[in-house]
Amino acid sequence: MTLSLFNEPSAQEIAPGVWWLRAFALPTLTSLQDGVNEVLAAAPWRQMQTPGGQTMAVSMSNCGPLGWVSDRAGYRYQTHDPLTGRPWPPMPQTLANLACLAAEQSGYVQFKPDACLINRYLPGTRLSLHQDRDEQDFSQPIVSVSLGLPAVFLLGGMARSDKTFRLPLSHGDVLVWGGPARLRFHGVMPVAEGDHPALGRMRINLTFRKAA
DNA sequence: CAGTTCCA
DNA sequence: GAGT
Repeated sequence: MTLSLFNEPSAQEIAPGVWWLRAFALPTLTSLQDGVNEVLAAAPWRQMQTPGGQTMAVSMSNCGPLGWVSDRAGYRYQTHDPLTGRPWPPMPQTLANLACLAAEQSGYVQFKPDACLINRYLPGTRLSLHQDRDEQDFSQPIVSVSLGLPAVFLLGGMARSDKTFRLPLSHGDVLVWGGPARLRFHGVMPVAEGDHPALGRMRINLTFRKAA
């Protein structure tokens, strides 16, 4: 018999191409955390600069063959960590498996992420509305895993000025968007103060992409 | 170009 | 809502 990673048949399509899997990762959270800590030991948190020279509020790291970076030269994926000069640490199997399963539950078969961006939100931290458009193949979805403190996710439309929907994301929630939703604007409201049993005063988000 | 920003 |  197969042990299921899912608590419930919880995948819900909340908009065309957007799937919200609530508490999806709960049974595997400790192994996810182990994987994240392993990555952070090799590629520590850092705050990147926007091309305009602003310091981003979110602290970031990456794992997998490619990592997302931003600096004065622009946004891009690269094989090496600019902080250490080394390749990004490998993507722990538990992370890759979870992303693949979440994508499959959402109807996106054979999702093989080559990049996992790890974002840390301390209380007060936000992420402005943006599109994920630095990947080469927009036919592949985005898989986003929420850990720790809850946050309000903003799901916008294809234009920055479009009305946004607010989704309350909790520890273990996974959001998958692709197809007609692949280029929708999205962001995160400032994270409220709190103390999560597993992660303390922080929210961690794992974003899996097929970048190349 | 760039705003994953800041400010009116 | 901005800028080239």
